Amino acid sequence: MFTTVDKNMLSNLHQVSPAVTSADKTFVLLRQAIVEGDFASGSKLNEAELSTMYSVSRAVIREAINRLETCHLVERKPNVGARIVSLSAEGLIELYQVREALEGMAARLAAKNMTDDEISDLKELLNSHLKTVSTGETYYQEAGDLDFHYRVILGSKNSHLISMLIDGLYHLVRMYRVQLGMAGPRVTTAFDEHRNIVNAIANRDEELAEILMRRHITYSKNNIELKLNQEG
Amino acid sequence: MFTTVDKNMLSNLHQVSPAVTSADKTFVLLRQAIVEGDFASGSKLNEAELSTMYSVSRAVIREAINRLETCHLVERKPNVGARIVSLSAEGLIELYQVREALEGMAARLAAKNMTDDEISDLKELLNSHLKTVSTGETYYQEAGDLDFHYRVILGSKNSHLISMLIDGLYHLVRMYRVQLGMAGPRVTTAFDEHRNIVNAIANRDEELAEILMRRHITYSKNNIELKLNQEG
DNA sequence: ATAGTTGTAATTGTCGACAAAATACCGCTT
DNA sequence: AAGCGGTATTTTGTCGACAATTACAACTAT
Repeated sequence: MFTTVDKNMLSNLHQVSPAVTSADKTFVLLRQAIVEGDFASGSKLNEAELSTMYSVSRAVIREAINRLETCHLVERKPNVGARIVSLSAEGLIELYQVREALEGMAARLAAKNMTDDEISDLKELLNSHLKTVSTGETYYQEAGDLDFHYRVILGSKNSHLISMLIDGLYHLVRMYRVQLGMAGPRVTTAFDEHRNIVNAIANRDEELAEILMRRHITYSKNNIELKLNQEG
Repeated sequence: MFTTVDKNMLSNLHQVSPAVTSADKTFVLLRQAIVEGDFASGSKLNEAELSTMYSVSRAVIREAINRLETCHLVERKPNVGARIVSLSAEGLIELYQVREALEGMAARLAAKNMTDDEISDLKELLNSHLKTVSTGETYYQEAGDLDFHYRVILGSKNSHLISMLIDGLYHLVRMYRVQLGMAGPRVTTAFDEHRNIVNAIANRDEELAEILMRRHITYSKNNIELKLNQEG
């Protein structure tokens, strides 16, 4: 019910020309479908099939698939075709290692580059989250977590960092979360971690901001590993 | 004279299907031309023009441009076209910030994941570089530096990290180095830094390996900033 | 029965033409 | 002379058809 609201809220933060061309729209549709698990992990993408499915030419589908490949959502072999990436526990760990490196740096840069106003907004956001945490609405907790991370990433003011994380990694992470069926857990502790990170940023303590963000992501990774081991 | 040798040496380490399709070859050609500065920074890429220039159809050119966009070598606007990215001092700094984060993590993971044999090879490589450093051949010094970094990156065994750095960032960094005309400086000190990093990896000291790699890249960044300020 | 081979079907890669959008140009108005 | 509107040209986006490659299946030989 709130899914579309969520998506819009997040993408509005990262100002991006809103899918004007047909290939663009098809790419966004396909990406959502893949992330949501409409295509089986590891399955093949038939261009002609998708072409009829989305009512566009094969050229458009090909361009969309190219962009999916750059998100690492599909893998393509020359003269053979594209397949949805296959999920694995190792793959998820690798993803979180990259996240730790990039978001750690993002927090460091945010402590240096965010304006005082942006930091105030971030504090405010955290307060509004505090309320929803106590009410225990899982959806808003997840959205809140994402919202927090997005603001820190954007606060880094580093365009490479921003596009790598928001256009690339985050869709992959979401794909894992959706398909391995792990809705946002451990929210109450995560909230405290968020608050400490914001404090470090507000104090312009780059070193601490990075360390805390890396810990925060490591905890998240450990939590997921735990869950995977329980089920597997 | 040795440029092609260098390119092959490096790409052979990162096993990649060797440009079988026409779009692939065109992409590689275009990427090299852009990195070497054959197209003015900020200039527009005309699809029809490139199509005749490389004797392929516009579809092939478009696919090549798409891939260039994912390397962040060109920027594309819908219904307008693609332009070569414009270089700036801030852009270079941003690039090095991302490098610091990613390669720092790569060194950490290399300390964990490289095999003993791979570490032996790396030590050997460093010894062979020591000789060429004393002879003072600039080309080999640069190639050696690249070779070292590539091995550490590959040693991380993290596919996301590897592709982000080797397929993405490194071409951009090289573009900056070529076009801002900064051939590998400060080689003798860099060699010592390399040796210390290898020692940390050999000792399986993840923490130290990351710290030293980050310092190494920070030094490099400072050195470049210094040069830019001297000239500007 | 299995391994290798050959021919056919299906799928991807490439091309040229058309449609839609943006840019450039030119005359007009103020 | 500067700004504006409208048309013409250029450039990008999309499409369907053809070529090249791969995957599959039936068949042969050992």
